[in-house]
Amino acid sequence: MSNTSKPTLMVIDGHSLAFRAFYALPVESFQTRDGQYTNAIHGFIAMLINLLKAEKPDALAVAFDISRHSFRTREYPEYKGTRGETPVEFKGQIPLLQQTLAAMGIFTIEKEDYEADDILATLAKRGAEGGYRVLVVSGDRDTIQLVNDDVTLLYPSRQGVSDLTRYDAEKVMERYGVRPEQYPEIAALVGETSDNLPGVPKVGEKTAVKWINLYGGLDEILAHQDEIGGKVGESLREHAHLAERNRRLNRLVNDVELPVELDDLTPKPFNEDAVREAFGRLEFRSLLERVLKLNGHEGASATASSGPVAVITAEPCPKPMVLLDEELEAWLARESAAHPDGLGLHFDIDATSGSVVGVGIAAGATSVQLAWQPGAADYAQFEAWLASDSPKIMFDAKHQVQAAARALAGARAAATGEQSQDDLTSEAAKQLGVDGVRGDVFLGGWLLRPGSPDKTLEDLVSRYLGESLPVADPNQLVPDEDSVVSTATTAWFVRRLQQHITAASDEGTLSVYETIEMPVLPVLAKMELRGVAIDRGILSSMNAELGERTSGLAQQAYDVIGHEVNLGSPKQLQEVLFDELDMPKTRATKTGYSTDAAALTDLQSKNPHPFLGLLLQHRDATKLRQIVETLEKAVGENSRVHTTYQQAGTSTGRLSSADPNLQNIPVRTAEGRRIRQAFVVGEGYETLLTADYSQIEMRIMAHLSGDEGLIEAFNLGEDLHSFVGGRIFGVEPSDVTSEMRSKVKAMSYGLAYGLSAFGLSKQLNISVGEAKQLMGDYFARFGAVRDYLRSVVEQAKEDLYTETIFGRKRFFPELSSPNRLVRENAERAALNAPIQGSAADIMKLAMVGIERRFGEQELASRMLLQVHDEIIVEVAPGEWETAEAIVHEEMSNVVELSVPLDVHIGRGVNWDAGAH
DNA sequence: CCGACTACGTA
DNA sequence: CGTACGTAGTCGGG
Repeated sequence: MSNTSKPTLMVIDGHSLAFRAFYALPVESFQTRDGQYTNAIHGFIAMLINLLKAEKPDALAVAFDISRHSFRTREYPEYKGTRGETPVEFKGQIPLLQQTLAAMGIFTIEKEDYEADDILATLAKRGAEGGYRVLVVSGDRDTIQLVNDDVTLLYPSRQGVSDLTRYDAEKVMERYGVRPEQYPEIAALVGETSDNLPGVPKVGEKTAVKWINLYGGLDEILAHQDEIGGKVGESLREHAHLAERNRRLNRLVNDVELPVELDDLTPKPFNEDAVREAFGRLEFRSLLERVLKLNGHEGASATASSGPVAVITAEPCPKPMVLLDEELEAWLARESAAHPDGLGLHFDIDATSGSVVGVGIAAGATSVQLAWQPGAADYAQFEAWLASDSPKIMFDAKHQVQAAARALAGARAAATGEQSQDDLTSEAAKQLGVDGVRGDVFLGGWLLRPGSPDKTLEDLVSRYLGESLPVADPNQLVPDEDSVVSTATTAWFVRRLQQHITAASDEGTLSVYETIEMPVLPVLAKMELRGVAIDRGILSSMNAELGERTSGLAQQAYDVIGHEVNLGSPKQLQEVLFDELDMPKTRATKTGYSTDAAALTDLQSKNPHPFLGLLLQHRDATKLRQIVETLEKAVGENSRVHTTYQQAGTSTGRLSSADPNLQNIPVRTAEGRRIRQAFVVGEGYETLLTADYSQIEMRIMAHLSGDEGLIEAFNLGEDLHSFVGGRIFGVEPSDVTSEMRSKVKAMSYGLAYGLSAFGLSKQLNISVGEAKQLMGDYFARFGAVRDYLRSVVEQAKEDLYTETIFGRKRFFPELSSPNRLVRENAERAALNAPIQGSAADIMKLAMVGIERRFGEQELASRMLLQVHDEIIVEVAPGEWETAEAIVHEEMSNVVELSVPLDVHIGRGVNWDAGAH
């Protein structure tokens, strides 16, 4: 540039660039927890930061359109009329962008009756006159006309917004073949589809350029229109008025009255707290770092701040060191002291064997890589650090800790003699050998967005750091040393993630993270390693028996209909039922008609047929057999099964259980309970203890609603459903019939799920009127419950999240959905979340307390399973009284509610017997 | 081999 | 038209 000594004025078309960014970035990757889309804002701000760094403007403004209406639409109402509805995902991003710019101290300008382009034209003219070098940033081609010796256009490429092409007069000439001020004449002749400005038919860019260069300009072309021959000439003469109108409309107004002077547009250092707040709300963590640097922050010199989002400076990824013995010990001590929030720790685990291959530890600017050999003298200091309370940050810590614990147990066993793999597992459960795990970014990320698809470390790095995990070059068969992605690098990312995740967490989320999820993590790790003992004999005899029964039932069913059919195929069953047997149609499903148990039972009453009964019995038997078989396959050599608790498996805060799922073992039927009889006390232990919270969700509802009737019911310790039934039906609790009681019970349980009168009527097989009556009677006596449930939904609609008693949040962006079905589903989920979630919090806290007390008292008894409101403990000989007292105390005293937490404890040599 | 769908077990 | 899960089977696509 010839005029680099001049100050720079930068003027930006906010709307057009935000819109470009919207289409350049995948919208689904940029959504805040409460559902706000931010891709346009993100793209715009990223581009802006690049521009500010590269151009360092002395004056800066961003112009916006106020609406679609301007003086142009008054002259030509169809102007821009072909533009469709703004995508819903884009709506709302412009106001947020404007707020963000305001926080950054950047001037935004809009003017009634004018478009942003006119503001740009005005500022460009004033800037050029005022001795500025002007940079116009716009995605609208109309701004090409502004380019001259003093004005350069930065125009986004087709790919996105971060890549801007610089158009000076020369470049315009080169690209379009005309001088910049003549570009609108091309556009006038050719037309602009996106503005709904049809041009002269048959005239394209080539013809327009040719004419302009031949005659000198649009006016001259029109003056000589009679000289132009052929169809094109005819077309021009016929449509010359269009070109004239287009030229009027695409001429930018450069003397708009604006409420600013160029001097006002000087960028000032912005208020960092405001920027942190704005970026925090948008969840722009990596952009925040970049924007703060614009304010004079450089790297580690960033000052600590009391703002809502801490300044986290990106340190360069350190090259791992290899340290051993005392050197390692000194490094661990020094770095742990320097980083009281913890060091990043990551184990490289071989996927097939599950054994630890290597270890990485990361501090701020240094990291260490170890080829760990547990038990070897070189690693004694490292192992001492692992076992200590010195803080550690991990990803998927439960899995990591278990692998390390097995490795450590293996080393201990090698020192004392050979042991089997199963013994190692049980040995690892006794002593994990890894303590002080203060953060697990997998859990931290989940708490911020329960139910989000973020599952991998890569997901988290992308979301919270805006970066990618480095991967080794797959084309290198023998990777050179530098290209290997070390475990220490992973640990480094984990530690940085923890900082970003805790910074993004509100107080309640942080408290759940630190006081519930992190403490329960090692408890779950041990429960999984312990496993539960299984009596294989019971399972195998059940399997054999059920096998015979299923084949017998299947044969009978075939005989009835005269041919074989796959009884497990709803599709084939539909043919039999509705075509061959011509039965009345049942509830419609996506693929036909339902053949589920409810539909079949209903069919049986309307249209009795032996096939139906046989099919239902067959279903029951095969389902049971499935469960038995799955369980049998999961039993290890030590006759124990080890489930995996998904600690981040639900949206509400509950655990889920998988491989195998031990939270859905049958209990309702006698036949099903036989499976529970196979869950037995293990060798060396005396009995199983089962402890469950009775009606915990109802109690939480009573507490949260403050309903005096319900509170009284629980405080009196009476049978809840009889008490409630007595109130509703106006009789003594003792006079409540079993029919009344079951109705009340269904109603009470349904409440926390957002049950409707329709749903209640269906469940109880009563009319909707009766159900309404029942609900009315219920709420007449327990009105505070209804008020509470309503207020939860109301509050959730306001905040777009709900919260448990302990501060666990769940977001419900769908609450503002225009789709009624979607919205109402979200309303019911929102109503349920604080209740189900609080119960989950309470149970987790109880488990932490029990584990701690068992440890303090050095009991051999131990928790094995958790089924939401129930835990199963394996009690060692002679420890029943102590164990029972501890479990009861810890579960009862987790939290003081306005109603007691009633805990029921059972004892038995198997899970079924223990429940009585 | 994977995803959609149906069905069904638990709290 | 009642919340929260996991598993297993079939079936149609690849």
